[in-house]
Amino acid sequence: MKFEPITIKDIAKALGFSTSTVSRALRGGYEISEETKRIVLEYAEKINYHPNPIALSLKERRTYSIGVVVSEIANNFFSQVINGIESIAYDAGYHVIITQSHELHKQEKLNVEHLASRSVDGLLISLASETNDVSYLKSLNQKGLPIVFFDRTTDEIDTHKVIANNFQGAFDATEYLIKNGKTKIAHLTNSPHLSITRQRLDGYKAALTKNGLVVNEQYIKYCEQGGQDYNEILAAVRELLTSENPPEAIFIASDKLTTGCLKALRTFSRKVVDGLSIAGFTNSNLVELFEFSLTTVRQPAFEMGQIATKLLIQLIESKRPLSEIDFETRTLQTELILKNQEIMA
Amino acid sequence: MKFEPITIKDIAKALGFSTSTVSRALRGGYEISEETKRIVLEYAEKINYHPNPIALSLKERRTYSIGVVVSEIANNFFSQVINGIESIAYDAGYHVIITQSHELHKQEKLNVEHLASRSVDGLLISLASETNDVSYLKSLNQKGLPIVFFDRTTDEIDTHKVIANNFQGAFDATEYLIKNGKTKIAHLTNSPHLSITRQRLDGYKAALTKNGLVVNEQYIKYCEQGGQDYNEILAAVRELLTSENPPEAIFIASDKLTTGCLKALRTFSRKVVDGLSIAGFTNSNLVELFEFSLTTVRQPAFEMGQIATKLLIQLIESKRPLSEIDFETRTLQTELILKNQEIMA
DNA sequence: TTGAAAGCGCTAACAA
DNA sequence: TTGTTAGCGCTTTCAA
Repeated sequence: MKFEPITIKDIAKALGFSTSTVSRALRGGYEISEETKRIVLEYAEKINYHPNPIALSLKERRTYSIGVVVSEIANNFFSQVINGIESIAYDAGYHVIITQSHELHKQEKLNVEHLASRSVDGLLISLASETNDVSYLKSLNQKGLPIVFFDRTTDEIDTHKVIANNFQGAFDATEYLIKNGKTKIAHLTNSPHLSITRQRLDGYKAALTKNGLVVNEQYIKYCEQGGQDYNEILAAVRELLTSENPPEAIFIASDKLTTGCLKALRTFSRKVVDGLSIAGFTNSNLVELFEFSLTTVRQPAFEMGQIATKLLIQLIESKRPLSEIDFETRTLQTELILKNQEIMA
Repeated sequence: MKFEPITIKDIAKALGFSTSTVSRALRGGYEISEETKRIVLEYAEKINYHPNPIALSLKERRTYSIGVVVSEIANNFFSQVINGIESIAYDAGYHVIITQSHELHKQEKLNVEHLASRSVDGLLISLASETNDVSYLKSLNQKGLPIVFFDRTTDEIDTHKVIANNFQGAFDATEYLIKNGKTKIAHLTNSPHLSITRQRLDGYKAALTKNGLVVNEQYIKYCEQGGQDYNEILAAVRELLTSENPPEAIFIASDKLTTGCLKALRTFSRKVVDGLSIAGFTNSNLVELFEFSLTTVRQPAFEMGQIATKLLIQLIESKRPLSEIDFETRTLQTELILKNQEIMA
């Protein structure tokens, strides 16, 4: 029982023109008399005509929509990125279709293939924790689907990428902990095949090394599921804090892990937790309300979404085939937000 | 530079059949020889054929997608609802298109009209704070677009609705504050034209009245923008706490207002805030990390999304016109989660 | 059992 | 300047 929308044919019939005349009047409108044009436009306005975008898509082989794949919209980082994406896309006349992978490779692939089959004009994606096979993306990309990666990227596909300066962000946070007197600094991080994991790990290690500390592999804990399963985080934190040589600080590589770690800390006695310093990547806007004061690395999420979208639209609207484009990786600076009572040494 | 997907025509040409034969082989498949069917299916499988959903949509006048409008995906309540929606929709073969109104009426209308023109098969919507004119929705609904409201509904459109028991949730929270010895209880709430605002306000008032307390209109503060603008919340909280007769407790009607209020409280001295009790609606999963301990009313958000989606799909797939359907309003129970150190009297 | 042709709504090449 | 026609990919009468 769907309603019958008004079509160009209805207008043509009502006005005694052919459909093509109406079509021409409605769009560009050169090679058409001002008079006819006026009549058609007025009538279209009056009966509230809107072209059927599905028919347009079929004809033009494009949809003016872009697909987005993130792991979780509930994650403030991603919701901020999405706001950035929307801010650009809508102004450029594109619609945004948001999907979630929930950190699962299978779900991610399903989403991407659905989006591609629905003929989105391009794709913005941050890979799931679980993903280490991007061949399906590569093949879509080679077939001509424009893709821009943000946040979690891959080296295997040559296209535009927008990331935070993960190395520097991690470096700064770690060095900050060191400057505040910590020498035993653990690192709680995401799945090892994510780009952000490697970059942040490198920053962490570099800060230790530069400050004459040794990297202790026992202190590095990976969460394969990116913290989707809280127990994974709890286990990691427990291993750290109950070891013979527990760390004095933890540097955490992502949003969900950071809040998950704080939750885990609540299961320990004050004695264990007191004196422990936490620094972590997070874009949560509720950090200031937390009981546990921590230092955070904040990514310019909104801006990241904006830039990725601009780059994608540029690709979509470019006349040149993807293979001829010089791709770039934009790196945005992170911001270190200090725990209230401490200072940057 | 878009890639050329495989069409039914390619298969027909390759196999020497007509397109209609191929089409028949691919779907239903009665009135076609087993042999031909096998050949076609095998070939289609081999070259990885997928029907073009756009063409299908044009033909069938439906898209197997449902549109969702919420105020903010960053809000945990809404992201949980969306997860519930997806869990049902995907299994039923529908795709979900998420949009945000950011509490703005104009944006909401734009989104809805975009979704409708893109021919979503149905709409799930929670109204923006700013919205009090739903005539555009009514007209779409009358033209045959199935709509299911959740959370923030309207009386002006007769269709399925799924809401929490807002009255009871508010009643319970308020009574809990009373049982813990508070008599001066303020209410911080959303825009007055939202359904949830009225329902929660009624619950609040009923609890006061039942317990022999009088309703003090000075204690009721509305935030027209639903807390999108933090200053709005700050101003309201300030008015309450700096009045001659400040409240001993505040019952807060929504997620964003609850966290916003907690932020506002941090601008006051300990003396002012100490002893103040807060109870509020929120589905944030970070409450347990907050410094300020509060009692929360939690809505079954995931379930709400699931039920709303089931009802919507039922409407979409029903053969009867919308006008002949008996609509229902499902009310789900909320959960009162007590602040740690207190008990339910 | 299969094919030819029309049609979903629109645009554009070609004619008039 | 306007109309006719074909075609985007698919399904579905109607003929064969």
